Amino acid sequence: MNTLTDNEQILIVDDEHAIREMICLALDEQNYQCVQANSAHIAEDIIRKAPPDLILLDWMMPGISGVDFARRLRRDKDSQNIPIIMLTAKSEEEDLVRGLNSGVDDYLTKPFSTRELIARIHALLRRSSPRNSDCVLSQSGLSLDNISHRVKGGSQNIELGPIEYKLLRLFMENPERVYSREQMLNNVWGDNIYVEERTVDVHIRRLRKALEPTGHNKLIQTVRGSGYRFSSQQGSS
Amino acid sequence: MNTLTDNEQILIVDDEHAIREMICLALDEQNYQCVQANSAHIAEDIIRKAPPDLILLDWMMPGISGVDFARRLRRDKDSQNIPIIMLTAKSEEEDLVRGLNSGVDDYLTKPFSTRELIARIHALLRRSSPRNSDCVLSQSGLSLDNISHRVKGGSQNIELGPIEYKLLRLFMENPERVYSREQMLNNVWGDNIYVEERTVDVHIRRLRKALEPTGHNKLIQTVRGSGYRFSSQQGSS
DNA sequence: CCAGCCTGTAACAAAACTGTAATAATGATT
DNA sequence: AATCATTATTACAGTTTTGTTACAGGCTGG
Repeated sequence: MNTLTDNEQILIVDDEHAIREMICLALDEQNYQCVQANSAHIAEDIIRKAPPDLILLDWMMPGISGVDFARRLRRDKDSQNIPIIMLTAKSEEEDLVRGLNSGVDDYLTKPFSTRELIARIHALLRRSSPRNSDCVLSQSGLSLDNISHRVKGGSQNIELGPIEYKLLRLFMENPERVYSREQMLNNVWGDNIYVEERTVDVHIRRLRKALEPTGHNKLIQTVRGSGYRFSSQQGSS
Repeated sequence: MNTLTDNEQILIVDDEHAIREMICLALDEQNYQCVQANSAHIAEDIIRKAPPDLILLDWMMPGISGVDFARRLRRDKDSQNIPIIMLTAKSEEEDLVRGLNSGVDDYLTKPFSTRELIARIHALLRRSSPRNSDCVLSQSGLSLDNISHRVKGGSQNIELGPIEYKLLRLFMENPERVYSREQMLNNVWGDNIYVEERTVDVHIRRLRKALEPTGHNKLIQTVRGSGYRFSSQQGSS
């Protein structure tokens, strides 16, 4: 829904609890959202209900093996495009051949470092989810360019800190919409972060001050009792 | 050379016939044109005669190792810009570290899936094909010549190390665009290669220092919280 | 094998940014 | 008008991010 704070969901399929926990811990730190499954069967269920953004799949599991499971996922239209990273302890030639056809996106041979795991997850997600926030937003002579991360009032460059930038982007993505302080916190700061709601006021102030030189501060309107709004029209309520 | 059927040519360097064949088969399906070499020596010959668009290079080969070969290719101006993907059976941290400095663009650990292989080849070719590899980029009196590999600030020659050169080229290919540290690592150092993000800062510093004598260091701007940008305009945000 | 260049890291310094609380304004209600 | 509720401003100390430097290898080319 929104590209400012995007926790991607990762499904870990492994029969060993310890390994799942370890991975989970590492991913948590990177702000990925983890879901665990100790068997292919359970994993299947989860995938059907809430498709994750990426799957970490153990090669060897009781019941359905990782390879077979991967193959099955690839056949199903719904799960076809979910990136899969296979976790394996093997590195033998025969497995190479078998693995070549199972259609997974990457391999990691145990033991692996969390560093490497995260790097690969990152790389895969980056490839599979093209961000669509690459555009220039503009309104009443104020423009915000996501590629160059630049804000201009007329032809004048405007300096903004990271938070003010995100705030303005949020506003400009939905002009006229009133955002409550809580919504702003969730969108700009992040979902699971605690800061005082009043802090928003301060950043609104900072944003307004930065926009003052070009007069665009008037675009940030206070909606008493509700929050703030980005609008080129007059008045508040 | 031939725009009607623009099959990109890929050179596979591996001493194992079976692997070469397997890869070849997969690439054929994707309409890539394959050339095989079972040793670095032969590969060298092929590259000299008909430079491929991309090289798949096995890490372990009798005679010259893949790492050494890659390094040699990187030193030679003619082969410097050909993307290289390293294929390795190892997954030890230390080996990866050794591979880092060889200047390859990406690496794949066996066993890998054809899906993954193709995805990475695709990604690399896409990234490197529109590269203005045979023209002179210039901006605000700073010019970078991809043919002679020379950088000039006004009429003054500027000496840059390989990394700083690539960094500057990346910047000048997309002025105004903000690059995150991760993006820079992927583009300049290579995909799936792990070095500290802060290392980028150091090289930015080195680049700036080298550009200082002609005042062009101001073109490299910091975008706090996001990365860096090459721009002739004022300010950052 | 040595001298010299290039790299990646770590460590410390310098800047920029943030969150909070305290206080002033402003609006709404009675 | 008085009072309460909500928002605006400001100052400041704590954090985070970036700048800079030094240094220990690795690789190159004698």
